[in-house]
Amino acid sequence: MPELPEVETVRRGLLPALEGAVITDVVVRRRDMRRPVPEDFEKRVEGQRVLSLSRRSKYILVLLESGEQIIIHLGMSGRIRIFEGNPEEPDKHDHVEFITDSRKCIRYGDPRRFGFVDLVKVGEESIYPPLVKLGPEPLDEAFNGTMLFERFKGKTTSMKAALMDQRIIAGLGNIYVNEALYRSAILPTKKAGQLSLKKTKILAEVIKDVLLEAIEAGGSSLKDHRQTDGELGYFQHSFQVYGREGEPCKLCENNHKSSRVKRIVQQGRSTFYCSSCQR
DNA sequence: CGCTCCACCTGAACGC
DNA sequence: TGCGTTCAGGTGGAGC
Repeated sequence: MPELPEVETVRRGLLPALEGAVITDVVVRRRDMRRPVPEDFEKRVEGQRVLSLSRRSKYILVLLESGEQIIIHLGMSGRIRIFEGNPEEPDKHDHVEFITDSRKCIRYGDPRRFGFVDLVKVGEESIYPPLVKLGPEPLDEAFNGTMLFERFKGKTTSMKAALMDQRIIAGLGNIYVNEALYRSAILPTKKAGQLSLKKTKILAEVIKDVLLEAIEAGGSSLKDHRQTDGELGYFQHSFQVYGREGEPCKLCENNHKSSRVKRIVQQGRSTFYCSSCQR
């Protein structure tokens, strides 16, 4: 499912159920995810109070009183749902479950198992492989066009690949890269190292705008993404190019040029864009 | 080192 | 109905 806005939506959904709660029981039904659930996961989590929930890129971090953090990644198809009291039977892809002292049941499911649930000690984020090379958070105060321009310097790869590269900027995925490039009028095939500072500054602001709007909308629901209460996000209705191959470009329409949205494949992923508006 | 490709895994949608 | 193919919101290791 998830890029930054979907993960942030899930984090916010978890807050009322988890923050301050004690995790009384943990059930692990499958351990063989992208990274295996640690053998002693249950022992290290049961009885722990949750102090806070944070997010780094597409990872959710659940801080425990013990000084360890549960790290949750949703991969492509992961989801988390919260039930009250005795929930319905788990389905075959519900792999990890947390029960709290206020009788909440938090269920992590991931059909493709590209995601994972792991534990990391506070302070060891800097040596924890999935987090080590992550670039800046686009919604941080410090993130801006000048910073992004520096990170693009010397890159011969495409804008599309550069924005998908989590080491350059963290949290974006295929949807939001497509949408941000369209709104910035930047061609996805343009070489990242050749983008002007002026355009990079526009891009940085557009990225913030798109992510904030998407979070406001509860993320984008295509197949798997649900908010933790089961509700759909609705940012997919705001897509301008993603999944719109062949439809008229909304900017062109106004200029009476009416180009259509094109689809190409870059790095094995679909790119949607308007060859007239994006340069 | 920088970059591209491909595998990882399951299910849904589509064509025949 | 069934079967084969293609595609999917991510990541990171192999290979050039």
